[in-house]
Amino acid sequence: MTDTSTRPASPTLDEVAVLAGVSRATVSRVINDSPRVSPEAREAVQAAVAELRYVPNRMARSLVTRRTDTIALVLNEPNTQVFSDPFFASIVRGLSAALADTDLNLVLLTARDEREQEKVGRYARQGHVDGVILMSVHSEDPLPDILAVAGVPLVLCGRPFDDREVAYVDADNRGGAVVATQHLLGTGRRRIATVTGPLDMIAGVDRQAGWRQALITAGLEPHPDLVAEGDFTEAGGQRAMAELLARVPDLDGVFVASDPMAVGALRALRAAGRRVPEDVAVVGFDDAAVAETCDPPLTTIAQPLADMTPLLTELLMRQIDGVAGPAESRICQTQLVRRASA
Amino acid sequence: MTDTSTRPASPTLDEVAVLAGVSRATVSRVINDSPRVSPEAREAVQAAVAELRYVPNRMARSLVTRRTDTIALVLNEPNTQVFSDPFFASIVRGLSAALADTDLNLVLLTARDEREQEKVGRYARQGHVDGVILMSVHSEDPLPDILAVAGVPLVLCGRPFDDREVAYVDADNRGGAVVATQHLLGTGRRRIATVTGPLDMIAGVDRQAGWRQALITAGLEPHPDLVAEGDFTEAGGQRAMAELLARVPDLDGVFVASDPMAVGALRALRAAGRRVPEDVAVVGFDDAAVAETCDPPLTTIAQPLADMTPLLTELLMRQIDGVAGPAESRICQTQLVRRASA
DNA sequence: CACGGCCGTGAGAGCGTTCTCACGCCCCCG
DNA sequence: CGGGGGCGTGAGAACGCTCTCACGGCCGTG
Repeated sequence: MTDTSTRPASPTLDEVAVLAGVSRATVSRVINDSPRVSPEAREAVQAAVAELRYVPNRMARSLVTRRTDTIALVLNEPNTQVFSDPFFASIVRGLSAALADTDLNLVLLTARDEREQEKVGRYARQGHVDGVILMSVHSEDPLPDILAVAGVPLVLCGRPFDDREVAYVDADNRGGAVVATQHLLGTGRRRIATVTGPLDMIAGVDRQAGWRQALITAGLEPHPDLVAEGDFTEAGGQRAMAELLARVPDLDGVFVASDPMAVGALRALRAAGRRVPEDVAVVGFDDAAVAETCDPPLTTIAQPLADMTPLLTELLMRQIDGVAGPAESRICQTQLVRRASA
Repeated sequence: MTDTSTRPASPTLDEVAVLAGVSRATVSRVINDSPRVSPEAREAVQAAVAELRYVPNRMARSLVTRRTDTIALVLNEPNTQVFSDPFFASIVRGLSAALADTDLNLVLLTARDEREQEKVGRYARQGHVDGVILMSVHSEDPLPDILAVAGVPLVLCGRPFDDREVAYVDADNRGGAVVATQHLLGTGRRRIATVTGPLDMIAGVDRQAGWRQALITAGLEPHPDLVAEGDFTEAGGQRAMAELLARVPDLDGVFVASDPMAVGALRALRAAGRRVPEDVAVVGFDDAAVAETCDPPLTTIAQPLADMTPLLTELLMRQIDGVAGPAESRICQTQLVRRASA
């Protein structure tokens, strides 16, 4: 066996124990903050750890504890555009903030096609992570099943399509859309269109359903001409808005199912010479940073991110610790944020 | 000890061996595709693996092989805006494509502040990953040193500030910027400004240096008034461009150090009533998707992503396998892509 | 017909942790 | 002054895998 590697062999618990003049068990106790260690022993061990720059080998530890102290956020999207969605960035930020004070690690995994999804599934099943938070679940997504069968703790970020037995956290997309549309109705608008999200995502479906419900309740018809499907991107929103304007020139309000799309819609409206909110009132969804800075500032539905990310980790941890029912889920309330666009 | 967990205990090599009627060693050989197994034994093992849904425990394997078959892409950025940078998305996409055919896994880690950087450093040192690809290195970044000291294989995506002993892969930012600026000069422009990237990132510095060099070579003065610092975001580009227009109303060309910023710059120019390219010619950098779709389509410098991502993994793998010098690095050539904006 | 070599296999020793016991020691209480 | 109960400690067995080594059996060669 030739040692071609230049990497220094890392010190082991044994070496620390020898240097500190104690047993392996005592070193382990110090490392794991057990109270049952005498101050002298503790000090000796800490000195030895510092001197050897000892870092515990996680593989060895995980082998016996069956814990990796790592959870994965899986981003399940064919197009990498999702990276640019501020909602996604917020979730990542919120999650790592929620884990900052713990000794849990967060890793991001992306899966663009079925092959990569299987790779991710394998990664999780092999025991690299204690649990998975899965984002952006399209309708035919195989990953939840793969993970469920393997018994990997799983929480979805977003309600699943079928009401399957799986934990999830989501905003009240439908309720939020109802409020958004009612707000447009409240400003006297009657020709209210919607730019939806992708309709193979539940957030897209639910927000459209809310718009529909609000119109029907108000005695208006949610005519198919009033609906254009977007893809949660700015460009998609712009395109969809242009479509709507072509189809329904006299529309006076629009509920756009995400803020980036709403920014695109604002651009399409400006290009078409419509004033916002005078001619067309616009309400978005997300309360992304851009909603404040765009022109005019966007009236929008705030997602309760501050609630959602801690819930996500909490529900997952409860599963990991084995104290949760299989499908404990939560819906978080949204809130209307009034700005200039409606 | 109460077993509160509902997770089924996963089968072990031993159980597979018993079911297949062979020894643990033989099962291991089948799992690892060793040729030294008789067809009958192989078949029996494969059947047993399928029946038990056996998945090897990576922790146990890693403990002896000292390999995790996982590499980390570390994103080292205080602001989460980077997620929205198409260059970052391209790197992620390229990297996972480069690893798709291998049994290597790619995980993303983010580090927003020093605390999170230390957490990432710990994660890597503890042996969770075989190596690290580090993106977005600001000037005072402690992570490279942490990893170097720990002996974790490391390749930077982007040239480091000081020419320290560390492997990296980068585009020829300076050369690309020279070509971009020369292209502007070639169209007869003489008042050529630049919107730079953040100047605590080497890409920002190098691209500005290229602009400077091209001007000097052409006998023009790279006056400080011609420089506005951006942050690689669209909004930043718009702001910086507005600044430049206020400072140098008669400028006739601008080299913008990234395409998202260039899109912002186009918007600022339009807002100021300048026609592109008639009044002001614009050259971007990156050849992001948006460069094709914006109005007018952007002349830009293409980063050789198709070269860079495989190189990144190759250099890292060589270090992991212990066959690479400590600081084998590469600079990849860029290319001018001519569209309508200049 | 005998012998060396190769091939498939299994036994067993680690890999670096944690965790359960059991064992002295000291202290407190009766 | 004796006995019980912590409390700090160490020995040693796992955890699930890989890998070296040795061992039969078969073949081919002399």
